[in-house]
Amino acid sequence: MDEVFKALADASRRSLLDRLHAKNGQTLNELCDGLAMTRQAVTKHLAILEAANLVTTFRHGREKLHYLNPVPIHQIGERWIKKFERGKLTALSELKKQLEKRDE
Amino acid sequence: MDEVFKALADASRRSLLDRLHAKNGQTLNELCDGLAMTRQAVTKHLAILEAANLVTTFRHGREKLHYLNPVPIHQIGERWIKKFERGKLTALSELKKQLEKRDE
DNA sequence: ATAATAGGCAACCAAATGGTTGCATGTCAA
DNA sequence: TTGACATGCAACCATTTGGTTGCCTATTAT
Repeated sequence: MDEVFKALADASRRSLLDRLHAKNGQTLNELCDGLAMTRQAVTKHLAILEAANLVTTFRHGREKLHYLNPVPIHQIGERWIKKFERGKLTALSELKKQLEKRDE
Repeated sequence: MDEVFKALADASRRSLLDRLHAKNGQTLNELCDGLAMTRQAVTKHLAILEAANLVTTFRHGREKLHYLNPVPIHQIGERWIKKFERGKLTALSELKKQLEKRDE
């Protein structure tokens, strides 16, 4: 879980996921295209995404194809974000109560 | 948005949010309690959470009260995670197709 | 008034991060 | 078979990060 959060913390990596979301199964060079980064930098980002299981790859000849795996993202939504949605109204009303208390 | 992702990338910070979720409106010292970190380290984490608008604070006398703001978390769920949920089945079936292609 | 309490500020440090360059390897096409 | 192409590996670098310690300020309680 921590690896996924860490992987998502970087804007470049999120944009790589975006690109794979737009077009799945791209090669490394395809993913580098138009980015203001060297290929090696992209490789590192992809390795982190792969370690977090957000991207699955396999070789096809001399090319390495990258596939988006949306499962970890979905899990974050289910296991983590949903927890905080429940408390939403309570939290805000408590805050409001406190803010009003300030003027006493 | 980037600030929120970055703020959520650290396990200590997520645990602080958890604590606030369990009990809202805690003071700094309350939040430090039981953590294997100095107060100053916690202060820094809280400052990052505050900058990302995940935590709202105000002073009450000599105490600083911390309140959870679940809105940014909710937005990540809405604006970011939901986008990837749509492509889920497609992505997996495409991957399966490619994996089968390997044996040709 | 004074001591204890709650928090803030700043300097410092080691390790992690995001990036680079240079070179090596494996695969395909002419 | 040889050159071009796709990727991998490793060393190196600057900056950011997560943490520390030491000291200062503000508020409360005795």
